[in-house]
Amino acid sequence: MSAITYELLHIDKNSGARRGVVHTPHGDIQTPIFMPVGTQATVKAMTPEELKEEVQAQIILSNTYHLYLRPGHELVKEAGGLHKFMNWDRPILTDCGGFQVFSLSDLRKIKEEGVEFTSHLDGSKHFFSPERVMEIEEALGADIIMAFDECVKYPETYEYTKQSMERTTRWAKRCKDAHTTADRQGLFGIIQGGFYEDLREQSAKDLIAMDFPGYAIGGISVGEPKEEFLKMLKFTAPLMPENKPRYLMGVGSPDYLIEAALAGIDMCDCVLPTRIARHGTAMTSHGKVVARNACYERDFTPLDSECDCYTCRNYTKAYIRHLINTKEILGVRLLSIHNLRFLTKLMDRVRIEIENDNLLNFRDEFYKNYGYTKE
RNA sequence: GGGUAGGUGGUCGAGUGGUUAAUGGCACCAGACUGUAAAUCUGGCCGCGAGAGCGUACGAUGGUUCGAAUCCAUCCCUACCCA
Repeated sequence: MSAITYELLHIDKNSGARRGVVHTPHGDIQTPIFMPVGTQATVKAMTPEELKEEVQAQIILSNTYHLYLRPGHELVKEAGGLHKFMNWDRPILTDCGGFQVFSLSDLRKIKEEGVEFTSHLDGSKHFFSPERVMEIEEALGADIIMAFDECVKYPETYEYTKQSMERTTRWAKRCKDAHTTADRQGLFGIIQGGFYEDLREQSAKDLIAMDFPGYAIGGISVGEPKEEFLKMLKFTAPLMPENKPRYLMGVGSPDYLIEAALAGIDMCDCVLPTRIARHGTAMTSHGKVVARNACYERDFTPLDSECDCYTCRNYTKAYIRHLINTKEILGVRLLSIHNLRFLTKLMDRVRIEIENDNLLNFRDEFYKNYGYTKE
């Protein structure tokens, strides 16, 4: 029995979006879902209690690379695993370090065997092979663990993307072979292939043949125009098995999340809501509110009149602007709570609209209120 | 009353005869951020102008000089010390 299983509840008759449940060793996840990112065993500025009670997050992400460097996966294991270490008893997903192959591109060398990183902390050398990544992710003990991949930049040549994708596929096989905890950790494969349809197709086919309990789309939402993103998303999602979770990596703006659900994606994660919160911006049902801006100096209304979050129930834009401008920690915390709650609530709504076969209409209405121009 | 050190753009503070509308920091204003090297980064920040540019500006006034925030004279103001 796999640690991770997917139960399909309903398909939106008008869009094909999926409403489902992912069963994990630490409980169920209602999908589609947005997963807050807590790279270093913490969703920045949030306590796990706030994530549960105020944000109502069902699952969070953490990161192999960062936790391997500090405090070290052995230490986390000694603490009783990541759940216990950080006092979070709901599901956790660990990313594999594949994104760091992309984001730390000046600090690493890729070979067939794996990737050599120069630590961004102290310049020390570290080698990540698929086998090593499995060892680390198993020590961390997340419910869902990701196979080691390379997230290719945009744009990239066909030739490079092809050989990278093929290597990621070989690495996925090595991860699967090295994986020893399939009874309590579900290993997901990551579809690569850049912005080339035939490569995406090949990647999906080869990974599906390996029979992972779930699949992710990686390597999109890496700075390409929205049009390119949507094209690749809509091409790739239907290639993924229907009876397993489908995870789109690195997506977190409201429009991308809705588009992902429409494409039949079940899970997304992103640093965006917490990052822009720290930088003074809120996502609201009426579009972005840059709370730092002078126009809110005397605005004694909540960030979002339609929001039920702790921040909106208790604080005004004028106060939050003051906190952000004076660099008070509370400003960052209040905005983080709001943004995360905004997205979890958005996904609550998306699930309801799917059940009502109405996600397309909701998308249009949401775009209009948010101020997005359609596609 | 005497002495010493000073007065620079919102502020602190460089500059001490030309390439200076004047380095930096802060404050202020705006933008970016999408599997977190990010409580970060980028841009703007005298006025007018889309721009080339024009006008005004380094306490005040006058002077030296081809040219002054920078040199000189007088005055005003500030801080500290002595009486």
